[in-house]
Amino acid sequence: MSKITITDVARRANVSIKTVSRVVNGEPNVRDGTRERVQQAILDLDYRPNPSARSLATQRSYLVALIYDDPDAYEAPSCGYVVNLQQGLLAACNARGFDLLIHPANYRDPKALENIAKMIAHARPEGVVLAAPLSNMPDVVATIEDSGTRLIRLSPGPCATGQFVETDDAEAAQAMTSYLASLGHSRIAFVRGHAKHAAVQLRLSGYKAGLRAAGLDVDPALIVDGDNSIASGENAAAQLLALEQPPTAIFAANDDMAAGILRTASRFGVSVPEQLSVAGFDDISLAQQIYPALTTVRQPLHAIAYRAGEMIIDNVQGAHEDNVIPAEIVVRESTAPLARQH
Amino acid sequence: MSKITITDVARRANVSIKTVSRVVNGEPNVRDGTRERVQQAILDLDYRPNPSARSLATQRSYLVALIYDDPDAYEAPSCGYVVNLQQGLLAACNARGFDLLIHPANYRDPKALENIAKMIAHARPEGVVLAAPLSNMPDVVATIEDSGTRLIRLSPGPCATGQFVETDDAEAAQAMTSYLASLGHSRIAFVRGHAKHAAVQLRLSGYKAGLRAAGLDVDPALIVDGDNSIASGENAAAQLLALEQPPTAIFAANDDMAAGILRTASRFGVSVPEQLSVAGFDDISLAQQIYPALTTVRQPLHAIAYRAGEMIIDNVQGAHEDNVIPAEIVVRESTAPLARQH
DNA sequence: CAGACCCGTGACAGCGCTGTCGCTTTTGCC
DNA sequence: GGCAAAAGCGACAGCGCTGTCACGGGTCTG
Repeated sequence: MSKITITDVARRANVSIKTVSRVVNGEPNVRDGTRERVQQAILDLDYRPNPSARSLATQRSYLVALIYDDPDAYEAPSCGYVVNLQQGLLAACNARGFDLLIHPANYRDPKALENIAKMIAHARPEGVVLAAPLSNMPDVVATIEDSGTRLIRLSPGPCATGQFVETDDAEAAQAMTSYLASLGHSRIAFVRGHAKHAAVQLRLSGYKAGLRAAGLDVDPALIVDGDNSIASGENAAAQLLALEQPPTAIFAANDDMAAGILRTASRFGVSVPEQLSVAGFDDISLAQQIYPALTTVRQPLHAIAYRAGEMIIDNVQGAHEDNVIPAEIVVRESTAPLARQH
Repeated sequence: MSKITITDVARRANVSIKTVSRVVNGEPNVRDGTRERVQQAILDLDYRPNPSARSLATQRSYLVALIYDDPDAYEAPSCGYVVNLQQGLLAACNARGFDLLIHPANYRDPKALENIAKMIAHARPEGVVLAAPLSNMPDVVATIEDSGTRLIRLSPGPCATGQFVETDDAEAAQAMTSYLASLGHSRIAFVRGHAKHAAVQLRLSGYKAGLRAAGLDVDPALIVDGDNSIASGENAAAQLLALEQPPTAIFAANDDMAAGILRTASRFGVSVPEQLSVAGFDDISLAQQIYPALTTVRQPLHAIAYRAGEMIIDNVQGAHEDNVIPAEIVVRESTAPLARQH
C-alpha cells in the first residue's frame, strides 16, 4: 500500500511539489538536471500519483466507458464480440493511463436507459464507446448525448451522425460473394438477419453487388429472411434446400444463422462443403468450433475498439476514411469449389 | 455535466455540508425532518457525489479488479466464462456503489506479472478477484498478495489458502456420472483435461466416485487424457471408439473436449445420443450451439463472482460452506438412455 | 546598457468530499 | 426539576494533486 505522496518525492529531490508535478506530467520548463533528480526520487520511492487526487484537481476522470448489449439478452450469446471490443479498448486506454468502465445494458430492460444515465452521472467518463446494436438505437444515443459526454458509436449503420467507427459491411459482403462466385458457384443464396440491425441491409446490398460483379443475376427466391438466431438459420436452410433448384452456396448475414444452416444441412444429409458451401459473417468464436469450421467475415473488433479509444482520449476528429476499418475474409472448411457432379 | 456540489445542496437545504454528507452516506444522528429536506434538495438539484473527492477524502478507491486469463491466449476462447464472471461481479459492485476494473492477463506473457502489479499500484482496487486458471498459479497469487490487496480466488483447486469461492467439482462430476449411470450406461469413459488445471483432478475423482456409487468398476482403459482443446477431444474419442469394447457414454472434463468428441463421433458415423451419450463440463455457450446440444455441468459463474464481490466489498470472511456454490447438471440432447440393441 | 522577455522554480489556493471535534439541544432518569 | 448522557449539527482542517501567479535570474534586443 504505497503511501508515498508527491511531497515525499519533492523532499527527496529537494524541489517543490509543483516541480515534481511538472516532471510527472511531462511539462516543459524544468531543467534537465532537476528533471533527472526528480525521476530518480520517483524511482527510489516507487511513487505512484494518486488518481483520485489528480482527477479532483483536474476535473477529469481519466475513464472511458464501454456500453454493450448484455450478452445474456441473446439466445446465443456472442461473447466474443464483447470480449474483443473490451480488449481493443482496454489496450487504447491503458496505453494512455486511462481506465475502462464496462457497462452491459439489456436494451429490453425498461430501466436500461436510466442505468446508463446513472452510470454516466456517477462515474463521469470522458467518453463513451457504444457497441452495436445499441449504437443505432436512437433513445440510447440520445441518452448519452444528453449527458454531454463524448460519444463514439461502433458500426452504427447508415445515416449515422456524429463520430463513429465501422467496417464497410457492404464491401465485405461483396467480397465474400465474389469469393463464393470464384469457387464456381452460381446459385448463391443469402440469409438476411434481423431487420433491426442496420448492418444487415448493407450486407444484403453487398451480396447483390457481389453477384452483379460476377455477372450473376439476383434471384429473389434465393434471398430469405432470418432473425440472427441459430433457429432462424435452420429454418432458412430448410426453405432453401427444399427449393426445386436449391442453391449450391448459402451466405448468411451472421455466424449464428450459418451455424443453423449447418445443422439443417446435417439433418438433410447434405454434406458441407462437398454438396453445399456455407459462409457466415462476424467470425464469432463458434465459427471455428463447429464442424465444419465456418468460412466467414471477420470484423476487426480489436482495431475498431482501439480506434474508438484513440478518438476519445486523444480527442481527434479523424478523417472519415480513418474510421472505416476493413474487414477480412476467413476461409475455413465450410466452403469449397462447386463440384461438377450432376 | 453535473457541476452540482455538496455545497449547493447544503445551501438549498439550509444545512452545513457535513449534514449533507451524513445524509448521503446514511450516517445516523440526523433528524428525520432534516434528512428529508436534504434528500429533497439532492433530488431537486440532481446531485451526484464526486467519486474522486470521496476517494481522496476516505483514502479508498471503491474499485474491485477482476483479473482473468486473456481469452486470446486460448485456441478456443471461452469468452462465456469471462463474460459471466464480469456480469456477476459487476452486479455485486454496482449494488454497492463500486466500480469494476477488468484486467485480462496473458500468463504466457513474461510481463504479465509486472502488468498486474502496475495495475494494482495505479488503480489501488480494494480487492482483486482472480479467475481460474490464474487463481492457482503461485506467482500470480504472490504478486497480488505482495501488493497488500485483498484477494479472492475463484476455483483455486485443492489445498487453497486464503479466501476463495468455488464449486465442488468432484461432487458435480460425481452427479453427472451417476446421471449417466442412471440412464443405463455401464461403460462410461472419462476424458481428462489439461493437467495444469487443478479442477481436472477433482473431476476425475468425482467420476470415479460416481462409478463406484453406481456399483460400476473403474476401467483404466476408459480414462484417456486430453488437454482441454477441441482437438484433444477429437483424439480421445477416436481412441475410445476404436476400443474393442467402446464406451456407450463419454464424459469429458470440459465442453471443448466434448465438442471434439461430437466431431469425431460424426466422422465415425456414430450417432449421438442414439449410439453414444456425450457429456461435458462448464456449459460454455458453445454447448447449446452445437448439434446435438450438449448435456453438461453448469458452473454458477454469476453467483460465484457475485459472492466474491460481496466478500471483498462487505469485507466478510464467510463460512467455508457459504463459499462453495453448487453446480448444476444441464441435460440437453447429447445424452440418452442406453439403447438395448445388440 | 537599459528594457523587454523568457525560463525555471516555488508559494499557495483550491478541487469536493469526509473525519474530528466542539458546541448546542434534546432526552432519559431519579 | 436537575443533571448527565446522548443526539443533532456545524466549523474547519485535511486528502494529494494541479493551476495560477509571482519572483529571481539569464538572454535577447536596439
